[in-house]
Amino acid sequence: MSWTEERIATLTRMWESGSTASQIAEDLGGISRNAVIGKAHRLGLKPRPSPVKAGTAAAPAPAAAPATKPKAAPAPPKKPVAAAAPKPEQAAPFDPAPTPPAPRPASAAVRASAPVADDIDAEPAGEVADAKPAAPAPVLRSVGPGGFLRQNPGEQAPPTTPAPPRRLVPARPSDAVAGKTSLLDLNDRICKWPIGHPGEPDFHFCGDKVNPGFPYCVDHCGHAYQAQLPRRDRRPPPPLPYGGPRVR
DNA sequence: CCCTGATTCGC
DNA sequence: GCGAATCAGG
Repeated sequence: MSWTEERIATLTRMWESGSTASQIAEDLGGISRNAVIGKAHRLGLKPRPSPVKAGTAAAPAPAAAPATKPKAAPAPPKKPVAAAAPKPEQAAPFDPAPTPPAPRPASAAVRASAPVADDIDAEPAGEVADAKPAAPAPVLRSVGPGGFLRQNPGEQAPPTTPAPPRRLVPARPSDAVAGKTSLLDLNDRICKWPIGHPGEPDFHFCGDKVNPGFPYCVDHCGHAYQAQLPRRDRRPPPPLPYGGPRVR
């Protein structure tokens, strides 16, 4: 398998939309999770929360150095590696200070010999405060059953705004729901397709005669059950459930 | 154990 | 450039 234009595009899209490396690897097929991660890093698209050490620089140098086994028993946990290949990059001391605009710790020694007008050389700091320009472009969405707006491919899950504090009051049958099929009216013989959204005054269920063997009427079964296309033929990968059930 | 992403390094 | 091996953490 090679990284074709399309496969890279898929990788980039899924990676930036929050899919895990495993999911991406499985979706692309014929490739390992490590390959996905490695490619993602090489492409430069890395800014994703790592499960390992959120604040620290992930796996420090001593972590991945199995080549030179620290056979010396109680070696102090310092930097037992530096003996073999003195890389200037790895020699950088641990710096807890927040340094956002530093893609690479290239060479810290350079700055030491340039004290001239260093103070006036204010950092552009463009990347840090570089907020989004807030594009007011209208977003086209498809509407799903019940009227919810479907998430577009590549979109992150919208931020969930916490429900405002509300006072609990005794449930009162709404006039809007009079004559409609309510939750209590459901049984095995009537369609359970929801109309509207729970909590809305007119929320109810379809209530038609059920399609025998299904929880919905014939009409709504057409919405609920659709032919499963081969993975190859599905255009927008999955709708990115984002937190949804993992198929395994 | 499972999972995650990060990193290194031989190819 | 690629990705297996390995790591650290949840």
